[in-house]
Amino acid sequence: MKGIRQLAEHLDISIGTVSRALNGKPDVNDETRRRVLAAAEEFGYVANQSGRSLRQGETKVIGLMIESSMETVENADNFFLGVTSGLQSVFARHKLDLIMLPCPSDEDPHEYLQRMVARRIVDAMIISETHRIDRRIDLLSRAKIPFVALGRSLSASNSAWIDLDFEGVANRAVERLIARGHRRIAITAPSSEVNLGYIFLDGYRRALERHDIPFDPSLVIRVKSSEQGGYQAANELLLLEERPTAVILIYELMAIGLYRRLMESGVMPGRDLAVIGFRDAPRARFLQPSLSCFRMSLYDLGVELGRMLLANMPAYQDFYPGDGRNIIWPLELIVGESDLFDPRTGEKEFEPERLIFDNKTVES
Amino acid sequence: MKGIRQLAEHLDISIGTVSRALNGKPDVNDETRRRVLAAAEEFGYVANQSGRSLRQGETKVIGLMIESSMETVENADNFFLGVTSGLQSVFARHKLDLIMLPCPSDEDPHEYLQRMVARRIVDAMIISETHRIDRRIDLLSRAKIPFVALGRSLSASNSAWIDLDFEGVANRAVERLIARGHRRIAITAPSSEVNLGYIFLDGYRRALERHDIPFDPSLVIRVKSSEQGGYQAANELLLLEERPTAVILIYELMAIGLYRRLMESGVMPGRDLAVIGFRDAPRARFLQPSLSCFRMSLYDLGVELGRMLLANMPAYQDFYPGDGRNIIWPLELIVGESDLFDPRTGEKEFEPERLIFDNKTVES
DNA sequence: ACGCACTCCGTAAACGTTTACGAATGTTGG
DNA sequence: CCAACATTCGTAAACGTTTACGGAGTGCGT
Repeated sequence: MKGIRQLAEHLDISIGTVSRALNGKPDVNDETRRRVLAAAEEFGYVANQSGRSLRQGETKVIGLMIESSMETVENADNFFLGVTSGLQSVFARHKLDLIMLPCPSDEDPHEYLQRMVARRIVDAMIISETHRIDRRIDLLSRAKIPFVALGRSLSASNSAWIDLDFEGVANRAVERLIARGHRRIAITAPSSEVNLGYIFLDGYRRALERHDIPFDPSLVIRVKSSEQGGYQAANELLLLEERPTAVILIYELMAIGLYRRLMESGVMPGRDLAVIGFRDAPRARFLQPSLSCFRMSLYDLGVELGRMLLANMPAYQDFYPGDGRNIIWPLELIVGESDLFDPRTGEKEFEPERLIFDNKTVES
Repeated sequence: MKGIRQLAEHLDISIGTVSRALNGKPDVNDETRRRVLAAAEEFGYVANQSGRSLRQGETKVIGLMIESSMETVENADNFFLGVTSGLQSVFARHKLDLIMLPCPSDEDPHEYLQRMVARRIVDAMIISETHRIDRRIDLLSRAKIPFVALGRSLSASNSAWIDLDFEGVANRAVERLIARGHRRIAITAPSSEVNLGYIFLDGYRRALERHDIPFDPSLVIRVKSSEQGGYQAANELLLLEERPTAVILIYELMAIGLYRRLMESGVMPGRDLAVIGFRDAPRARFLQPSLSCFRMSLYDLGVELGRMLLANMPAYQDFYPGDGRNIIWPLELIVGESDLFDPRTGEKEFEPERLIFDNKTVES
C-alpha cells in the first residue's frame, strides 16, 4: 500500500473523504467511515508522516535530548529510560510519540539541537543536563519551540523547567548530620559548570550558617560524576589534615567508589565516617552498610515533565491549565546505616534497616 | 527564517539554485554558492525535514527501537546508550541521524513498530531483544525497510543480525569449570521466550556432552533478568538436594542478587560455590569476591551494528561491501576470584586479581 | 556569422497529506 | 412545489523541498 491515493482508488472514494474518515473529521457518513477504517486496517495503511506534517506544520513527535557521552552512559544509571515511561504515559493520551535524541559525544550539543530543531522533526523538546548559562534555551525560545528544561538554568528565567530539589537535599543532609553532633561536614560538588552544583552548595552553606558553622572551602570536594569520582573524593577526604566526620555526596554512583576507597584504607563508612548519598540508584542498593540517601520516582517525574511540556504547547494547554512554569522536585530521605553513629561517642543509634529485596519493585 | 523561499528572495536567486547550492549539486557558480551558504549560516536556515523527505522519499534518520519496560529500565544497565555511541560514529560519516524509539511498556512492540514504520519517520531500523519468533522481522521484511536485529531469531533466517556469543560463553564457562574439577554445574536461563535462552542452553549442553556429563534438567534454573532474579536463583540453588559446586549466570545483574542471597546463607561465592557471570556490567564491578565474567565493548558492537545496517541499505552499501549478513559477537573472559577454588580440595588457585579502578576507563 | 559546447540558473512538477470550498443529493417546512 | 437547510463528498490548493528540463548567456572554432 503506497499511500492514501491507492487506498482511495481501491475504495472508489476520493482521497479527501478517506483522509477525513481516518482523522475522525465530521463530514463523513458512518458507513463510509467504517469501510475506510476497515480497508486501512486491512492494508496496514498509516499516513506518511512527512506529507502529513508538511501540510499541517506539526509532527506529533516530542523529542527528549540526552547527551550520550561515555560519562553519561556510565553514570546516569538509566535515569532517562526511567522518566521515559512517565513521559509516554501522558503523551500517549494525545497520540504524541516520544523519541530520544542522543547527542553524539563529539558534537556540540547546541549545534546538534539547532540541527534537530531546524529540521522540524519534533514539535517540542525536553532538554536535560542544563548548564548554568545554556544557549540551547535561547535557541529554543527564539525558535518558538515549546520546551521544558530538566534542570534549572539562569538562562531559563522565563521558561519552563523542573529540577530536583538539590538545595533541599543538601539542606536536610546537613541538618540531619548536625543533629547527630557532626560539625565538620564535607560535601562534594560537580567539577563542571552544570547549574546543580551551585544550588547544591547553596543549600549546604545556608544550612551551615543557620547553625553558625563557618563555611570551610577546603571541605568542598570537586568531583567527576562517576564511581571514579567517588574514589577520588575519598582520596582527597583522607588527605585532609583535620578529617571531617561526615560527607555528603552528589551523583548517585559516587557512593560506590567512595565506599571502596574508604574500605581500602580501613575507614568504615557508618562508623568512622558518616555518609549521606544522593539518589537511590539501582547500582548503589547493595552497599554495606546500607546507604542513607534520597529517593524519588522517575516515573512520576516523567509524568510531571510531560504535563508541564503540554501546558506550554498551544494545542494542548487547555488540558493542563493549572500546570505552572516550574517545579522543584522533592526527594524523600531513605534512612540507611551509613550515618547512624554519634561522632563524639562513636555509638550507633538504632534505626530500621532499609529493605532492599521486598516484594514490590523498588522504584528507581 | 521561514523556508528556502524567503532565503531565495533575500538573495534574489531562484529557490532551485539555492537548493542546489546547499546540497552541493554541480550546476552552480562558486560565487553564488558561497553567498548562499553564507546567508544560510547567517539566518540559521536548515531545510525542513518534512518537505525534504517527502520529496526524496528518505529521511536520513535511523531508528533504534528499545523496549522501555520497567524490567529493561532496571536491568539493561545502559546497554543501549553504550552501543549508541558506536552507532553514531559510523552514521555521522554519512550525515545520518540516530533516534531512539522507546516502545511504551503498555503497547505491543509489533504495533508500535508498525506505526513507526508506516509513518516513514525513519529510513532503517535496528531492533533489539528479538524473540525466538518475532513478527517484527516479517513486518520489516515485507515493508522493505532495511534493518538489523540485535539478537538472532528464527524469523531472521534470511536477514541481517548480530548477536552476542551466548553459546560460546556458556561453552567456555563450562569448559573452564570442568577443567577445575567441577562436575555438577548449574546454569541459569531466561524464563521468557527470548531466543538467547535456547542458544545459551545449547552451548551448555554441548560442552557437557563433550565431557560425558549427563544433562540434568533440574540444574537449569529459570530466572527473571534482574537482581531479584539472581536472588531467587540462589534460593532455588540452595534448595537442591545435591547442591551443585558451580553456577553459570546469564544477564549482567543477576550476580548481585545471587551474591547477596548466598552471603545471607553463609555460602561464600568463590569458596563454597563457583560463580561465572555474564556481562561485565558496571553495577557488578564492585562485587567481592570479584566476579569471573565476560566482557565486550559496547562501542565496538555499535560500530559493527551500524556498518551492517548500512551494508543493507542500497544507498550506502557501496561503502561497506564486505560486511556480511550476521555476526556472532565474541566476549572476552575476565578472570575474577569467584571461580578459583578446586571443588574437591577447596584449595584456591592463584590468578591475578581483576583491576577495577585503573586509570583507563573500563569499557562497559 | 554560424554552430556547438559549456556554464549557470529559472521554471515547474512532484512527493503524500490535509482542508477550505463548493457541488450534489436528500430532507424538511411552509 | 419551492426555499432553506443538512448531509456527504469531490476538487484543488497548499505545505517546503528537490530535481528534470530547458533556456539564456558566453566562448570558441570554423
